[in-house]
Amino acid sequence: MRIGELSQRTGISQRALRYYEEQGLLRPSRRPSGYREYDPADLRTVRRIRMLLAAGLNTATIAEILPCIADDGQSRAPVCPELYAGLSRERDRINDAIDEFMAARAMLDAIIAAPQHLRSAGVSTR
Amino acid sequence: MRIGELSQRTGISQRALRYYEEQGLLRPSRRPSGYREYDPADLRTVRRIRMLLAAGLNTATIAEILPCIADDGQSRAPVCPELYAGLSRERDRINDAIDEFMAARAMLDAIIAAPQHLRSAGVSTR
DNA sequence: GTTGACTCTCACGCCGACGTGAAGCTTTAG
DNA sequence: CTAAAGCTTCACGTCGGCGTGAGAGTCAAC
Repeated sequence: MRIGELSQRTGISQRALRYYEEQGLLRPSRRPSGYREYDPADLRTVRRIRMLLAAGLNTATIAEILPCIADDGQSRAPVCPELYAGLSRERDRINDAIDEFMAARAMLDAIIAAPQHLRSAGVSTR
Repeated sequence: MRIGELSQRTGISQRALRYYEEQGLLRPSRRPSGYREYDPADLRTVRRIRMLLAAGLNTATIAEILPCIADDGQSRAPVCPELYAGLSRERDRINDAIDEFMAARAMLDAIIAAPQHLRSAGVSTR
């Protein structure tokens, strides 16, 4: 498929897809015309990229990780042993982030719930 | 206390503290000299700001929320009823973010755990 | 009075993940 | 054949939360 279709089916802008290639996250083949030709497997790759970006990893880190889960879903790569340290560091970072997010959520919950016992009338919280 | 002490006791740079004031998150009084004078309560305020920033809220949003949990911890403000919508939107956003973080973590876990059943020897995962 | 630590206000720099044209080639539809 | 999509490569712009000096005032100690 070409970039327009991949963009539509993933909801990711063409600019972003080209950016991912520039950063080494995608490696589409090229038609004689120069048009990018994407493999169906790239659909899942793009979703993985988005997941990891959403979790706060940068493109350089993702570029290191992707080969380890790469390609067709069949054979996972040998899992580049030298990456373990980085992976668990990222995992720890994510865990810390989750903790902080939950703490912040608790804070917002406290604010939202507060007036319920400060006011007389029942103010619908949602 | 002055900005240096607040900076030390919170671990936040003076630049950041001045930035928070610029964005309306802190309102220190001023000495005749122009020096900022912070209230002890600002210690907790700064920690709250950091929590919310870590949860992905921007300073503008935090500026809206802060008055609702403001000041001395005694009397919570009337909780600006018009803010409920924004608050629960932020809460939803945080929940979504947590979900995405956990999904990404699961992905990393899968990568980390993968070789254990692909390899013969026991490779220590941590 | 002078040194040194502390503070002040500009104001430009940075970084990462893109957005947004611009100018030109390719492919498809009629 | 021609118009309209769709694609290409530059290359500059953006945004938010600060970092990092620069140049100058303030304050306590000696």
